[in-house]
Amino acid sequence: MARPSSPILSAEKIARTALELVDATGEFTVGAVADRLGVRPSSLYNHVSGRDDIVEGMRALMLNHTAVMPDPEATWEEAFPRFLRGYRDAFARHPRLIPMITSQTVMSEPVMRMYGVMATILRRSGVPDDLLLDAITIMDSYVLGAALDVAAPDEVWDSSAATSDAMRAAIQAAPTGRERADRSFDIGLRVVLDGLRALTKEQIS
Amino acid sequence: MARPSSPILSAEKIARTALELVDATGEFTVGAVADRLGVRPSSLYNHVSGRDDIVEGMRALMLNHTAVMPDPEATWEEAFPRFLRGYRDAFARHPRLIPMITSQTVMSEPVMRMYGVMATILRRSGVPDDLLLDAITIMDSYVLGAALDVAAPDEVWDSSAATSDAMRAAIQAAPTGRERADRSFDIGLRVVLDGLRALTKEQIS
DNA sequence: ACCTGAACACCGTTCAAGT
DNA sequence: ACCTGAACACCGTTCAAGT
Repeated sequence: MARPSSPILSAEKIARTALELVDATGEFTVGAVADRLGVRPSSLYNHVSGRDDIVEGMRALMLNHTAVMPDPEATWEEAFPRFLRGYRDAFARHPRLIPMITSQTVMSEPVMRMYGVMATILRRSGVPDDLLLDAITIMDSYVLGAALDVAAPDEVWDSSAATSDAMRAAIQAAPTGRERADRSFDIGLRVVLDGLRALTKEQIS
Repeated sequence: MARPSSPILSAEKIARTALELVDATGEFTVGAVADRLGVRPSSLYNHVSGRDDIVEGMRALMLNHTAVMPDPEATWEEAFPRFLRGYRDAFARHPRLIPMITSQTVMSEPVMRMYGVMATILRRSGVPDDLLLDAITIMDSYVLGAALDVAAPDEVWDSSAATSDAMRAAIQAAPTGRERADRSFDIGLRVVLDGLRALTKEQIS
């Protein structure tokens, strides 16, 4: 057949197919993506520069999936809880993808814009300049770590694996699966945000 | 030569060599490890079951490198700051390894023991049972996320990439490289621990 | 028990050929 | 411009052979 009358591939279609594979199996190969698209592996190279480019495509897809950008006009209290939850949920929707995208930190334009807005809100809320980057880093670290936690298999928190009475009690008192991860994330998010708030006031007074 | 009079390989030696490669280059192949050991790739299979097993070996190596276990008899305030710092530092010593070990969460025996001790300390400090697993998860998430932050290249925090005045100010006021990551981690750790402390008292009263 | 060498299936990528 | 098919270097793994 050679060249079709209208293109059957696109960078986005490739990324979407790869993401389906990652969601379903936890991995992807160029060949498997091609198969799923009914095409030869070499065909993909007309649209993406290689495997890493496909990973970047999946990252973009995941970030676009939610409107993760905080409102630059909003106050701290309005903006961050909602925004950080959305950010984490975007990750959590594709848990198996997370390990793939943490290997290469990327300063893609949307991500840099997101950091810029975060800095603006924090500064307007009275966070001193020399704490701005710390606050952003801390939020980012927590969200990313929590996203990885979503991918953790439930057996880690199985009471038969517990190594102390306290741990057994902890597991028995907690919900399981996604509910456990969601609940812990929300509590931790409040802890982090309240703590940063308090730290800021401390610095100012 | 065939079989040598005394073995020239061992699972640990293989893991150590692989870790050297990861530290230096950010990746490793079975062949590269064999080369570095002056041996054929197939020889490694006498000591490890495969590539994944080598990754597990590196994880164990990293965790053993520091005495990360908290003292079960210590109070919250004595135990956690030191212990969590050590835990994070163990990760941070091999930043390029972190993405490799986050893909498969493992409930290795030392890790489960660590969680057990954490639960014991938290419970003795008055954390109610239904908050124990949350507290552990939150600490774990933050430490892991912060460890990934160490691996982030410095250019992410380059002021030329800033997208707002506040972000530019943030970057200019902050230290760079490892110093930046260390500083943010310490501040965030205090935030998380103080916040969990406050939450606990809230629950009790 | 432990290293070797040959052999395998698989994977990512390139590129000239075809429309 | 875009898909194909052949070809490549590389990678992880197996296994019979050798000591």
